[in-house]
Amino acid sequence: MKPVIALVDCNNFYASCEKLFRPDLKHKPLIVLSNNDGCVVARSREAKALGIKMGVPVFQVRGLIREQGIAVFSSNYALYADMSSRVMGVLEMLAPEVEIYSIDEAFLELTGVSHAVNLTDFGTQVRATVGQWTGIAVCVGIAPTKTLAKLANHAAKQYPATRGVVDLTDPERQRRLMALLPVSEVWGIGRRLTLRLNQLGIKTALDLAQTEPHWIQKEFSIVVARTVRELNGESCLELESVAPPKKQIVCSRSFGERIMDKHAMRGAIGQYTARAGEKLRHEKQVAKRITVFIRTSLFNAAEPSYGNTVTSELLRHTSDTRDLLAQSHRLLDSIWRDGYRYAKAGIMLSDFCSEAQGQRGLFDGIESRPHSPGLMKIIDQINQQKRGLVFLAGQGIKKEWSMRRDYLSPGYTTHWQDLPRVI
DNA sequence: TCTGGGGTCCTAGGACCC
DNA sequence: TCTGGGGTCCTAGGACCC
Repeated sequence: MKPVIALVDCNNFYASCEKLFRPDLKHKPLIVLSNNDGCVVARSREAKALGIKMGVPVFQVRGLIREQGIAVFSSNYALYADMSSRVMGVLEMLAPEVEIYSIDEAFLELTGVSHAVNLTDFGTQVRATVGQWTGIAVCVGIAPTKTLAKLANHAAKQYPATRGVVDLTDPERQRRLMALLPVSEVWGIGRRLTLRLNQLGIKTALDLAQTEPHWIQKEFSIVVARTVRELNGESCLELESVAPPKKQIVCSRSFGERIMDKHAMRGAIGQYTARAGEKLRHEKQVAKRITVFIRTSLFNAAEPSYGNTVTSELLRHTSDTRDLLAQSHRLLDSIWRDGYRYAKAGIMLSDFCSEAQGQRGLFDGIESRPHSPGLMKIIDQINQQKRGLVFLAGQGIKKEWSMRRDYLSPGYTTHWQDLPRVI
């Protein structure tokens, strides 16, 4: 049976979520900013038409925002995560197998489905159902491999005549589309690879598809060779409906205001450490390595710059915030330098194993903290209801460095007091 | 003045061993 | 005086993704 995969991708996801609860902005240009209100990370159709580019620093488009009356929102992650799980829930009802690929995209397994229904009709049905049940518009690309499904989805987004659904199972249709698309539109081909491929005369997706995979592997890597095979309809990337366990957890932020005081930095590092520990316990894993980094701004050449990263092994695998916090503060002490205006800091946990293996303390004989799992569980339970309600003293109390979110919308779907009102 | 955050995979090169 | 080569493991860094 020939494999068939669909890629369902939400249109301008963050911007669409904001518009859902602001019908007054329905046809208005709207943008969503990154954490700390730094860059533009999502744009409504109207904002794209005004020439606002993805990733542009917001201060560079202040003028345009004012002139055009563009609505601006800070990232409201609670809202997007909740809307995402609603969309994914609908998809899971419609397809036998679903891989949630990112907050706004999922691959659906459709192998065999094509015998029962017309694939374009199926895509249209997915679009209509998600739209009706969640209010979010999606596009659907259907093809024999993930890479081709990505291209099909791109076409569905780009060409309105497709009505948001492209069935790219026909090889001749694949060739016609690939001949139109620059190689940079292919999934897995980023800026650097585009440059090198172009130098070799490979300009379109079709040019890439027509290269020799062995030669590509020699010149580039096995990753690009796989992409070539996928473009030719040979499936190399499996659908992963069960998420594999994480291998690292990162928690990092830019500061709302520069940090110069070590005590404030200890608070920030403490905060990120606690959050990382919470994520780790949620994964039911324990970590052995911890990394701390701090740095000044990357963009201000005028002021003295400094950045440093340090990694160390914990005495044993752990997910106890107290262990993680003690170590991250020691690491901070080792790289902290007075006299700089720090812009960003973060911590990373890695070298994981499952809780069950870690807690036996196989190799060291060092006693774990008393009451560790019970205490952490209670802290997590309380904080699940309201983040940051209970915390360790090492996480700091004053949050003068916390990120800027000047344009935050209400938690419409996640907080009772923020429920939208109809007047 | 103001430029995000969180991931994955692969490769090259060094350390170490026999 | 002569000073190999292959294998494995680990890490840092690059490239990509959303």
